[in-house]
Amino acid sequence: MKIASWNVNSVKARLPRLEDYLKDAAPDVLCLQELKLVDDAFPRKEVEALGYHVETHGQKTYNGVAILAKEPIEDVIRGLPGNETDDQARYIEATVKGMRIASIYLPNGNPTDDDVKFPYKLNWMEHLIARAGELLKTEKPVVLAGDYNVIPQDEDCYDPKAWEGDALTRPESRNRFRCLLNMGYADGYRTFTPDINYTYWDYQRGAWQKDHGIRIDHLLLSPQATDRLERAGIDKGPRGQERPSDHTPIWVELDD
DNA sequence: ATGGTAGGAAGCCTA
Repeated sequence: MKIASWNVNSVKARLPRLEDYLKDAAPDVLCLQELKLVDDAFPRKEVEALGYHVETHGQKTYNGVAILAKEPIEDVIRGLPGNETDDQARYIEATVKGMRIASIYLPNGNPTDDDVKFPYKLNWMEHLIARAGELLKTEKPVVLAGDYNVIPQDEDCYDPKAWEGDALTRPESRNRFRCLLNMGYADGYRTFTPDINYTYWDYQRGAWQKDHGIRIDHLLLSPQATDRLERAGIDKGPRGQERPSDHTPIWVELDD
């Protein structure tokens, strides 16, 4: 069972890339982030035509997350439980083939020098940690997939100096990400391979051509999911194509 | 030290 995660940076602008990816990589589950449209505007027919069920949690212009799956998608929750006052569409959770899967678009958190964006990010992470704890208690396979907007370690960044002080590398962000690992979740990619690879390259300054990337998209696995981990990887193909997202898909393969 | 690119909205915000 291949489970992938991809921040598409507008599903409308990225529909050709998305259709290609579903055909070529054929993941069993694909978690999407940054849809940038309302639920009714999602290209549902096009995706269903490729054999996928669709569950979305969208909003106008910003954010928006979805879960696509070949198998039926059950018991859908929209919005991060316990964070009901949050009006940004950044979390959807559902069951596919007995696995609990979340598609997460964690706040960016920049700039860090006012009392709006960065505290919002850290507070959002606290709620995610609480939810992750509840899911652990079920003792079922859980996959928390998405754009975490966290560079876990310096090695996950082409130039750590250039990112010093950024919300993606600040200790407060990294500590909360590490908290998820300490609870018992495994970083699917890092657990499988020591290889350095990135999931995001800025549109500017020829970052893609120079491989000036960062690894901020992650799939975190509960112990019951980690037990089934067979492979993990980053599909860099989509980032090099015409009119790409600035992110590329990352995936794990679990034994089912 | 600055500005570079992309997407969506609407004449600026987010990343």
